[in-house]
Amino acid sequence: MLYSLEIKIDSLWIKVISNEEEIEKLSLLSENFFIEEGSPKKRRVPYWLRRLEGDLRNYFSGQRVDFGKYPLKIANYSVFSQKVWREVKKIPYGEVRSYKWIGKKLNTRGYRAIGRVLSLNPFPLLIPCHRVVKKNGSLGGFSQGEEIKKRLLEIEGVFCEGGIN
DNA sequence: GTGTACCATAATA
DNA sequence: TATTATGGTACAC
Repeated sequence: MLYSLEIKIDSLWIKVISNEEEIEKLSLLSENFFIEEGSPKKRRVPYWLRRLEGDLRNYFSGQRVDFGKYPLKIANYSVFSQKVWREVKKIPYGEVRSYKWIGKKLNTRGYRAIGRVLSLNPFPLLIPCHRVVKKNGSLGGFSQGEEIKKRLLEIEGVFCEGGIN
């Protein structure tokens, strides 16, 4: 049994797919890219997933929210991907790291491979790939669109001019 | 700005 | 199975 939770928060659509105990996917979409019309569908979802809706709303209203407690289904992805995502999950709210920093943790210099894996992140926000930026302080890419990445970092109060570690 | 080293995946042969 | 193409990078010019 799969559950789907659809939420609209100002110009953003968020769609979460879960099974009984794990989140399987989260999509983050700008309004213009959302294909279906109308308002979010109301369905019965597991209680812990309903809590996520509240957390998401709090997050976008500027509260400090830790999404780390939600169980994510990542076991079916490659070992390398899981390592990258696990490391990224540890980055605290309001802080950023560089792609190189992740590489150091994983003992690899395949920085582009890391970016590639992050671009395939099935759980934006929950795995905070928006907190991974280029070493020179510029944002780097974001699969859901650079505007969203910028906005997420602004919400968290992050400014990284001048480069980071 | 350009070139090159870097490494996981997907696409292609 | 082997080869190439493609990146959400980094670093030295």
